[in-house]
Amino acid sequence: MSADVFAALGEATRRRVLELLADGEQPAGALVEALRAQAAISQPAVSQHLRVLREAGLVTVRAEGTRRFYALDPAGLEGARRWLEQLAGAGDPLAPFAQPLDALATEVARGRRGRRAAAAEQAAAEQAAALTPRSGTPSRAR
Amino acid sequence: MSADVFAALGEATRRRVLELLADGEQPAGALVEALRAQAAISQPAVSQHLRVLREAGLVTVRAEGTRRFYALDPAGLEGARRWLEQLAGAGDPLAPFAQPLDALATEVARGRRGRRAAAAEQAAAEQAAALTPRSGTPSRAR
DNA sequence: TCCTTCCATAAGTTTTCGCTTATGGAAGGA
DNA sequence: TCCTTCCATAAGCGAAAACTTATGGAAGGA
Repeated sequence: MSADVFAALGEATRRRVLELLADGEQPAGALVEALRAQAAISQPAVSQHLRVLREAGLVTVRAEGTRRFYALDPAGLEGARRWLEQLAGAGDPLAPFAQPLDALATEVARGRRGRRAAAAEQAAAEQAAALTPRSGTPSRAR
Repeated sequence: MSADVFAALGEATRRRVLELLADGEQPAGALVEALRAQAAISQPAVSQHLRVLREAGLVTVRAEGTRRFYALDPAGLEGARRWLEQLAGAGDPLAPFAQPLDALATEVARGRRGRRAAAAEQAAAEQAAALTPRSGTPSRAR
């Protein structure tokens, strides 16, 4: 489970859905209406986007009667946030000092270059195939 | 300038390039080699990915002799980070307390629902067409 | 039970995207 | 000057993705 998070975020309409869900959970129908306020789109199209977001672990669904309530899934967002965070600060020489102190200790001992590699490894291990489909498969991603 | 950041991040190979650049700036050729260590890919393919990353504001280029050195662009990453941050915590009732204190004051005065809408507006205004191509164009995004 | 509402899935089409090979320009060394 | 290296762009192709219309199932009210 948990398909490619960033691929899901790569589409503008899906990001708009997430923004709408930031106001709290909403039934699928309400999302369709809200999206239609900005551009013409069919109900199945929205439903398909919701499926992608679901499979990426970015939203959760809850059935209530005939309606399906969608909500943001913090867990899914967290994965993307961490990957980004790991990358950020690479151009910023002061970045290491923004870390927790215990991490800083090993940082100093190891040197910057080493830390970067380790961070990449850790991230790859933690998030596994979720973010980089490549890890595990020696073949081409697409 | 600055095309869709998340669309650029949506591709696994491009994310891998960014990870490689986290170790510091590198000439295009080195990136090609590094990518080839994991999967077969042509030089033009990499060049095209680099172009996308460039146009998204995620990397910068610097020419030196016959080589072109690529590096992460913190500004581009920052945009993505902020969008994600704005979304995160929507399911988390304690999120408002993680804010700076002055922001917290208006938060309490306004109530959660109001803040969310305001935050969305602010983000939309700041990042403009960079993240959501939709803002500004009343027509379909695709 | 029948009808309506809500939403997912199926099928088919068009557009986008990532890749390839081919080519050329720019910089530097012999 | 000529040759080589480095890399971007052009053109074309196949696969994937996003959209459409059509359809059906599940839940609830009359």
